[in-house]
Amino acid sequence: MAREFGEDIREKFRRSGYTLTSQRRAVLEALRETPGHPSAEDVYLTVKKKNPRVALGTVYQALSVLEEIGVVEAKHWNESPTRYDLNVEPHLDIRCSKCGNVSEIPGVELKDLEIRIRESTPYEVTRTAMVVEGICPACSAENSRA
Amino acid sequence: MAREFGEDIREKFRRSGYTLTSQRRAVLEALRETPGHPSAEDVYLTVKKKNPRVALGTVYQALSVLEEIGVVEAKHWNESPTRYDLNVEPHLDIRCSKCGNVSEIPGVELKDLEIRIRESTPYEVTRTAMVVEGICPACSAENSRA
DNA sequence: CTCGCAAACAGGAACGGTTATTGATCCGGC
DNA sequence: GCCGGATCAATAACCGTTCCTGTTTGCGAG
Repeated sequence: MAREFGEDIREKFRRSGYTLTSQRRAVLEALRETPGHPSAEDVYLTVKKKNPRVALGTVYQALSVLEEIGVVEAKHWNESPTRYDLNVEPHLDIRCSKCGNVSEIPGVELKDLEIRIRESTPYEVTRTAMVVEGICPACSAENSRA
Repeated sequence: MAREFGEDIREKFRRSGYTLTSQRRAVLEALRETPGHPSAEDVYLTVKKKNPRVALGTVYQALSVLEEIGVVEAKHWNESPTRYDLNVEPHLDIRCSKCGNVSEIPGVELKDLEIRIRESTPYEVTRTAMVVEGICPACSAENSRA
């Protein structure tokens, strides 16, 4: 197992000057293995299963390095800790405000939007993120049954 | 001064069952007076100038009521407290990751996107927010001078 | 008018996610 | 094998936000 990471990730580390340490590798693996969009604590718990000595602070530090070099993406929500995602392409994440689950909305193209954004502002854009909240079908059904 | 609020706001309060108290009115006025996109604490400080007895907790509670009934919008950022905005139409906010200022990007239409989102997910969408981060022209210039 | 009740508030303590600190440890280059 | 900088573990501190308690306010019924 532990299929190797793409050359792009390796390359991003090389160019950034950061080293791809075993802990950072473990954080990447945890992100790949954890369905949904894990929080820092979720990642911490997963990593801890294999290496109980890692500290939560290390996970935060690793995540912030990974975000800085463009390997992971962080999204911020109402009433929920920051969640991390290996998908760094512009995409839509939706969070159910009842059960808290986060998933992706497929089929909506955002590339054009990002291009238009860059055209419309004099800022040097470094990050764009779209978050959507709503009620998932399961919670909605539960509600109407109650 | 203190030009009156629109009938729509009044109506939203009426329908929600919440009361439009003087503190909530003061929070709305602070939002209208404060340029940029103030944080809860910014609002608190502004409100406090006129009524020093208001509590920070009251401002938070007022803001959450205002958000719930659709009068203000909250956006969540990297390394910055939540910021509030009277503009509840879908729009783009950009934050400079150097100086922290938040402003709007005009001229990008988001209505269509929101419609497409609703078509592409079985969720009952309650909120969409787009955040953009980058370096503003001023900070960019400052950098190249250094 | 005033009494009673529910909603809202002030003040402050508590909470939770995140960041900073400090000393130990690892790792690459010599 | 040894040195030095980067990274790490452990834990304390921080800061934005929420929660709690007693008090005040506003409003409807009598």
